[in-house]
Amino acid sequence: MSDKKEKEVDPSTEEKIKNAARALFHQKGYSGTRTRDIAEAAGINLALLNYYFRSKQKLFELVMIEGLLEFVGSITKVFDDSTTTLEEKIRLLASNYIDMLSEQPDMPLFVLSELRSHPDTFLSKMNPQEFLMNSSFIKQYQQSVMEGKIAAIHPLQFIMNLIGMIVFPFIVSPMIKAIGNLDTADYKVLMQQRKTLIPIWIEEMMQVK
Amino acid sequence: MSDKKEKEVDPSTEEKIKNAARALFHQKGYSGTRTRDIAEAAGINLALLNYYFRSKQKLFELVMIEGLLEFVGSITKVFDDSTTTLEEKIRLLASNYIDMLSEQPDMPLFVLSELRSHPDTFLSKMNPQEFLMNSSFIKQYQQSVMEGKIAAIHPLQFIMNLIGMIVFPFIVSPMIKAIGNLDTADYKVLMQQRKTLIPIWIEEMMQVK
DNA sequence: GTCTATATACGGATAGAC
DNA sequence: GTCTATCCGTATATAGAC
Repeated sequence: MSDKKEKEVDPSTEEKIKNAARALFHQKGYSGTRTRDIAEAAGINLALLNYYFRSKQKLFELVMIEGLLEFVGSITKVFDDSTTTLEEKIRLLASNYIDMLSEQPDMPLFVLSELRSHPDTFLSKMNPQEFLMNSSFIKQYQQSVMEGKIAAIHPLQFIMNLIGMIVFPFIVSPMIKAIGNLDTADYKVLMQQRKTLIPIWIEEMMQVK
Repeated sequence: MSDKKEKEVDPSTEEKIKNAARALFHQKGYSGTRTRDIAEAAGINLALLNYYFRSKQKLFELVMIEGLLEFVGSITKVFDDSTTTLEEKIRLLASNYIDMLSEQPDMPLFVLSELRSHPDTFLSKMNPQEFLMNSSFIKQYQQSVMEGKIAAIHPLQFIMNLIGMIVFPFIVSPMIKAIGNLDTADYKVLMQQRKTLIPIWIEEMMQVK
């Protein structure tokens, strides 16, 4: 029973470092994080960090790429599925995204923040334009506009509203907690409620007047 | 004509430093900004920075407090005005906030990002709970809910939606520009349109079904 | 008030033993 | 693979002349 899977019994040293790095980078950003702290959090020595990953920079890029892929990737996957309706996509997006962010609440602020410092280092190589603007979502959206089913506003305006309603609460969580005097558990409840509320709000918002 | 106002002819050295610091801090965050760069951007010497402000830390706190006050303050001012209706407040908020952010687009990401690193260093001393939760806005909101005029959802959920629709587009601007292949001018147009669109969307969203 | 030169500390990275 | 000890660049801050 103990020799069945040697693989995941205990996270490998490499994994431990990456996990510690992710947590710290997400919380304090690139330049706010010290390699010494990563090493300590991972329970290993500073030299080992450079042994596995050549430099702080390389380790950072790894975490950053992962974050970006998760941030953009989780949208594109839903957006590009032609077997679901527009309404289903919205519901799926809210549900999946909120679950993901509940586990990594600091990720979006980290990604967006670092993206501002190093503007096109990352965006240029992943080219999100292709994926999103030609996605099934946009086609269905424009189709519905043409049929007069929903109000005619710029797709980007709509996407900003939708993604914003999902992501923004995680970005301002410290402020909202302070304002509403909520603890982390209270906050999670509010977020869970949004999984069902957002699709409703969006539908109301899109109606032609 | 030239000796009328000696006050604002040319920004004082202190002002020049603070302006340079604000721009750089907003763009690169606290630990990503070097005092040398601030000095250079201000057109003065490094030693002068420490002469006017005792340390990088002190200078940062100044900029940070200013940002927080502007971020929270511009909300509270509108929220607390009992002479305007709920609908007017929403319109004012969108309009004022978007104008402000158009001039300092990097401010919210900076404030929120640094707030995460130093969680209660700042929020604890400004106590936004008092102001917001007892504001005229919340009272009018709850009044409308009781009268059945608008849907009954938690005020914080509603505030997150409203503020998020205003602020979030500025936070993801690099991404949206990349996706939509927009330049800065295009983007500003989208933001201006939101000044009139957001109140409409919000009203739709709030309607009882 | 403003500068040049410098002290001091800190953080990333490597050498080399085990 | 993992450690200790150390090197070295870089960034903040100050001393002291003008």
